[in-house]
Amino acid sequence: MTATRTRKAAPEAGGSLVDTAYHAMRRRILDNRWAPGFRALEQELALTLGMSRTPVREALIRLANEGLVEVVPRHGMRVLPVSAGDMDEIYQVLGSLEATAAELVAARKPPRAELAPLEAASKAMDAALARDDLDAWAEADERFHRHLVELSGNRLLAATVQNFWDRAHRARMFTLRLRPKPVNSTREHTELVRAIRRGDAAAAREAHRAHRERGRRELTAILARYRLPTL
Amino acid sequence: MTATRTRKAAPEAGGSLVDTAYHAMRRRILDNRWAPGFRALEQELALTLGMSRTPVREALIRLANEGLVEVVPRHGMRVLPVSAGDMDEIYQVLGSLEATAAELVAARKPPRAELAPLEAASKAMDAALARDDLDAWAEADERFHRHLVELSGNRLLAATVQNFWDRAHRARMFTLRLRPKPVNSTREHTELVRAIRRGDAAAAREAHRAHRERGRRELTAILARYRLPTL
DNA sequence: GCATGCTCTAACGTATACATTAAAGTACGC
DNA sequence: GCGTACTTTAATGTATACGTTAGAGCATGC
Repeated sequence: MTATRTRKAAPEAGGSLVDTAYHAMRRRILDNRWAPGFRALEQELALTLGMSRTPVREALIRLANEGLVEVVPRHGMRVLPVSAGDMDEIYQVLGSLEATAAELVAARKPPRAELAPLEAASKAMDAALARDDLDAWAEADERFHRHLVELSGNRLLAATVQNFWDRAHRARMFTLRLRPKPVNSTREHTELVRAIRRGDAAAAREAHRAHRERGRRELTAILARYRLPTL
Repeated sequence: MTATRTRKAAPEAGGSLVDTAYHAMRRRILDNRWAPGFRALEQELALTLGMSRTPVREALIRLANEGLVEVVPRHGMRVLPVSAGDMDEIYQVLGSLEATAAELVAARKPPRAELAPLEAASKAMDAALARDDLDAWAEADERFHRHLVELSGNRLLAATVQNFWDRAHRARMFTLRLRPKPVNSTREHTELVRAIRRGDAAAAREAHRAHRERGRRELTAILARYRLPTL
């Protein structure tokens, strides 16, 4: 898992301690090793990461800007929980931007070869589902959506979507096993790809909108059902 | 101008030097006193702002995250120019999110009173246009759009839009006097408000989409006409 | 028992110190 | 005169020092 990124010994450092701290903390948060609500003082973090407070502080600023943590003056940082309401907001934004991305991709009419990653991701989702491997399924699903926004050709849009996707990641993983098997998603993805291939921008937008709308409804239902106010 | 914010002597500081530095630098950039391409070393900035490098660095991280500046290891910070391509990307994202906001507002069917700020802003735009006061017009226009996204009820969306709006601000102000008088904008705004009042979400989305699309085309045309690669 | 005000600790915000290292300048050989 | 390797400089990244102050704990009075 997350294999494509690893390069050397240090998984994804930019050489600087700030980057090391940023990536290390981000990873722990996304992997839920630092659960929502987790608190730690700057000094503790520095100790944990084997550096001084300075780079830790700078990394925390980035994480705070990205909405993953909150820094409260006397209580250190706190991993932000994501409430049901937050998820709703995130899904609205994601839905809007990804639908636009789908539209843009279709309008660009990219050559078949460029769409290969999308098709590969779709296939991987199918295969994972057949094996009942939900983690692999989720990984492939994320890959599909990441490629989609990247194919839009709008780097700003892609980066923005990625950020919001990160915020929703934990909640998605958590509810992965609570919701009905995602048998529809694959079909919807296929449909979306078909619309893109036809160069039918409106259909692509609509396909994505419907896809996300269903996803949002399912998630909301689960959050309500299990009374999960925050994740 | 920017009257509502001022509170004490320091216009908009949060008490901390980091906040002071952040707001001071952001203001200079948005006001174009630090033009695109402007460079400065951390030490110079610290001197200018009357503080040490530490708070300056932390403020710079925020500004860099927001896409207003770039920090190059040996050459200090640099105010990022916005290329025509960047503007295109920004407008695509803004268009997507604001259209969604319009749709959300309409779907909420808010009471008349809540729409008052929108109508007031529209009126102010008309009045400014009648006086040929383009700055006041632009200010009212920004107010209209800000209120619109705030009325969506989605705080995340509102914050995101505001950020992108900031990035585009300079270019908008620059082209303000190069483009035809914005006589259509007001009419389009009015139409949008009408759709919202009717609670017609689809019409609201479409009205906004058309509005933005025209704006994007006009801007692109100007950038091409005057060969303005960056702003 | 509970509220109020005081003391004291320690976390933070900021300043400063310092080692590292990229970049500019310089001398040298050809 | 031109390219190359060395020296020097200075901007940064990081660590550390330090004053300030929020907040916890405690004593006191009701």
